Amino acid sequence: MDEATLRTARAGGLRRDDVGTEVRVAGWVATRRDHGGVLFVDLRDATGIVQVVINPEEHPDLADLTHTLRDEFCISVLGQLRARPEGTVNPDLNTGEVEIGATDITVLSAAAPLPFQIDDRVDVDEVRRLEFRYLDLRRPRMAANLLARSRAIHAMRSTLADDGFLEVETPTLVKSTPEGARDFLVPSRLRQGSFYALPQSPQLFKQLLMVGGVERYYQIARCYRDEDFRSDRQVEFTQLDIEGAFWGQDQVLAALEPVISAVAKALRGVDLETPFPLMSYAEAMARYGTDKPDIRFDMELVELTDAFSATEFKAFSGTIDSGGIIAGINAGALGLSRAGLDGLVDRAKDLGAKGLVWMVVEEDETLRSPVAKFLSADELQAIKERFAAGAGDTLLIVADAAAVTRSVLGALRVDLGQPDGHEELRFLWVTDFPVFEVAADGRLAAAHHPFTAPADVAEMEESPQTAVSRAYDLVLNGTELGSGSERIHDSDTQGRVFKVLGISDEEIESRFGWFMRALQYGTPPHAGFAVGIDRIIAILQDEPNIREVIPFPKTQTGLDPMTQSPGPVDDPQLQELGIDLRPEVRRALEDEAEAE
RNA sequence: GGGGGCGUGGUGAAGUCUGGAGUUCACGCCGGCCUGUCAAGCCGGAGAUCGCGAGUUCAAAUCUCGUCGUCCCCGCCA
Repeated sequence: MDEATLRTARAGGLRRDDVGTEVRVAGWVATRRDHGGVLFVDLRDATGIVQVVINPEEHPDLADLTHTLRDEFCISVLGQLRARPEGTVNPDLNTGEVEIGATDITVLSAAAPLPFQIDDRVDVDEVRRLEFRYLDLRRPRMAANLLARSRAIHAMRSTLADDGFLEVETPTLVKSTPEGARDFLVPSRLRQGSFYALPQSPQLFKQLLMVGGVERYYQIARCYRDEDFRSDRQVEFTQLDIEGAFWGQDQVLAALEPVISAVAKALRGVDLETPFPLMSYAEAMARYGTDKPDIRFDMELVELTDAFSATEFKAFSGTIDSGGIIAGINAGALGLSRAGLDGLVDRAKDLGAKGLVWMVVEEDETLRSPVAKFLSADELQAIKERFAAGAGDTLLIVADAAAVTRSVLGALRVDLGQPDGHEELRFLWVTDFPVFEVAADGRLAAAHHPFTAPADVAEMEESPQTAVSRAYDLVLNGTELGSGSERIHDSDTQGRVFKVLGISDEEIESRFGWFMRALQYGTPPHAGFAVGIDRIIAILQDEPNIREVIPFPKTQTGLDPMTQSPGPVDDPQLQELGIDLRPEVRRALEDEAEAE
């Protein structure tokens, strides 16, 4: 088979200038229009659609063949490219001024009746789409997303290559580290009972590349985290991973902004304004109640604690006594019914608040609220002033521990104020993250990861709860696109961080000894970042979830509806790996097999 | 692990609240007509275990319980 025998031109590129030439095109039957006396076939290839015309008087055999064509048949067409007759130009088609007068048609491959139509007019059930993803990819939406993904990654590569970065591949069978997300494990046949882990990120290997003198590294890295799915989370995802020696935060930001700008230019045709604004973690939490603020809209948090210092209202005074805060948002004119307002209270509780106080400003400027009767006139007045509240506004107030109050209001703010879609793009760097966060059981965990440099090592040891690190996130329209940090580059500091995390010397040696050793051989100070490629492309393509920009994604339960992966394996395979299924697991598998 | 939405010919929806014959709409599919359409048009036709299983009832797509699948959210995601 030779492409020249199947086609000499691409469908989407045919123009008026080409009229008069003989062309051969190949592709798929998008539609067939049979007018009895004349037949039209819209032929689609990756570049677009061109109209093929079959005249039964000139080519009765071709007309007969065309009657047998069905949607998505793969065909090759030979013919004369000609200008369309007066009045039949299709302005909606790039090739709308021309058409091919067919002299020969070859069916390369027939198509069975389709499970769904190849167009964007209907929202087909996603499981169905994934089951026939190869057909789904022929739809304009998915074809556009694949193209966007390729262009984005190309923009990243070319920008970084021009900037002197080395692309290096790191292993995807690595050592498991119990910290952080759950690992995907891969059993070792040669060392039964031992397991590789799929990498959650190339973090430690890229740091070793800094030790190895690479200085500027990047990789389009596949990462794996065995955690529950979300619209912006798959267990398998792709990051742009970069790292630079002798770098600090400023160099990382300065290196990434051109990369992000090139991607935005490639996908949106826009020129981003750089540098992107910076905001500290503390400021983001106080103003927006989240570490990933969507700064496309205001509705900022208003703190009211001091206005209620002498309040009679028990819910508020109790919060103040226990060290909490009172804050709220002015959600504007929501026009919600009582049931709608109660729905917000439920949502607040779902988010972890003990309750939610709502107030609606009436036409006469009085505040309607279930708790209004517990508040003094001064307090009600203060509320109106702090919120700059006008008639019709809905005010939402939470009184709780500071972290709870802020996160609940931050989530409500997004629920109520976030614009649909992503026409506007607002990038933001969030900086000065804490080194640690306090887990529910009171233990410390690395807020970013334990290789992040604390701003001050002594401070980190003395007051770990409030210590600030040299970590930063990139946020776009309220989505965390990625994060990075200045790294620890000496084994002493690294050991002290592990110690504060409560990891014993023996554990440090057994789990990270190999890494600690590497830090002892002239490690340059270094810093880096990882950008979630699926996320940035999804937002730039204005898609509601990352599955739409991943060629072959999985469902929320980790299933691939096409291949039915994950699936059971044969006993001999398990034996070779030294793995025995627990009896109840085996039984469940057998029951399931029987049911089918 | 928890909460919520959804599941009806090949596809998308309406019908479910308030039980009464598998009813309806659009697309697709099959057949016919048609010489300029381009989401072609017109005529005709086929196609359903209302996700699955129990229960209530004279009667269940509809009510109840369970279960499976899926999506969204909380937890989780160093």
